[in-house]
Amino acid sequence: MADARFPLEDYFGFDVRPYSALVRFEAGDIILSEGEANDALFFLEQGRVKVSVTQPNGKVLIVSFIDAPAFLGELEFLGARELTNGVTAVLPCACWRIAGTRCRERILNDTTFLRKLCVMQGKRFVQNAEKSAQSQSYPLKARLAQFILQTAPDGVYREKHTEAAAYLGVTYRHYLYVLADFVDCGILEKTFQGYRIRDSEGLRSLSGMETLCRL
Amino acid sequence: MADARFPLEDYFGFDVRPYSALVRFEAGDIILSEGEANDALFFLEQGRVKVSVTQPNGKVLIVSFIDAPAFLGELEFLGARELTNGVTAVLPCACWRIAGTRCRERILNDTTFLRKLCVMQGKRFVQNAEKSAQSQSYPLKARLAQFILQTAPDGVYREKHTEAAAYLGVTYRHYLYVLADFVDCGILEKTFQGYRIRDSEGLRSLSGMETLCRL
DNA sequence: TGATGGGTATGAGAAATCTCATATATCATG
DNA sequence: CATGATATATGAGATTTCTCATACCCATCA
Repeated sequence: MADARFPLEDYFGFDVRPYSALVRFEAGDIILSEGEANDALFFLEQGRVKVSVTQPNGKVLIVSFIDAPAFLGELEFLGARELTNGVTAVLPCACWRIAGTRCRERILNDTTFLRKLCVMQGKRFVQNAEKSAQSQSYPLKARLAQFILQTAPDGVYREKHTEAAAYLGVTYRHYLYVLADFVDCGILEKTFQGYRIRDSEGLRSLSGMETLCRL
Repeated sequence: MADARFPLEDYFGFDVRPYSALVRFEAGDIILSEGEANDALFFLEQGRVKVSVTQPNGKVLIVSFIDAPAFLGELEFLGARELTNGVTAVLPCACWRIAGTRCRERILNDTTFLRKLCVMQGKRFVQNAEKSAQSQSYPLKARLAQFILQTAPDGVYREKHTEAAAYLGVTYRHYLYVLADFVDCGILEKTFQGYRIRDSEGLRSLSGMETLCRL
């Protein structure tokens, strides 16, 4: 798997290898703690992360999921924001940490990097807008099925129900109702450490709304 | 109103005045026709625009609304996309058109511009994500009230019902049902050329969900 | 002139979702 | 150990939203 090509090569106009360190995370690991002052730039080469933020009232809110390849912490690096959101690995992640102290100026003047970042952010925006627009029209049954597949790659769903319900934009009550449906259908099985996926095929078809699992 | 400062000054590292032309649009005017190959970069200095796209099935879909100040057509300009979406003025707009043919290279290597754009796109993304996340939890009555205020600054609501319903993520049927409610409440009045707003205060309070207008 | 299709409009019943109430379990903390 | 805060869990009834069915109006087009 060790490429001859350096994976960051395409994203910068100069050699960032001297300033970069590869960090690996397992699913569930915390990549960035919320509220830290962060001066490094991260590049997610492989994996998927979850971004979350704590609201004034203390509730934790899931903001979005981001798939590789993507930059993380770019707004802070550009000086457009002070504190980072919380970032957690959902899948095993390979992540490059580029220290800001030693090449910040150079990066901020690297047109290759800046153009790449503009394009990636623009596409992320368009993609996200389209996705959230279309997803809002599906009933929770479909959205939850998709959410479970996305957040439980190892076959066990462990998200906090309160946070998941808030992210999906529905009541906690209703969320639990649909989740219980999945258990009754035999799609999920409740265990001591989470909900085990027994029928991922069923989840997939539900998330596409082809078949129904009428109780 | 004629400033001494050139409004694009802060967004570029060189003088773009020679390449820029100010264009004004009235509410309803088409700024960019969909599907055109576009090589210019636009900067929206004042106003609000609506972005829409035609789907494969022929239906027109409202993608998003964008408020000044913002760049338009930046993805095409960066070469990340071929064809533009349709862009229509919602409010009277002041828009700078920067011809690509004569300074494209220079702009693509202007770190001031690129950094500005990265920051603006990043913020747009975060803002949009937060907004769509929270708005999805309000019932249509609130979202429609907000939508009407946003799209009918002159006091007359003229959006196509099919498109509006799709944008708001609800059925056409339900959309009409709630719209009829507003008319019954005396908030809107149906005229030959659209729905006239009779009680914008009522719309505002509905969009914030303070008061209810029980039928 | 008679189709045909899209936007508009309305009704009735079903399904999805919310609100409110209540109960248990868990966990940190004094 | 007691206490309060938070997550989990379930029930019942109200409200929102969807599906399906049916019209009407007004273009365009053969």
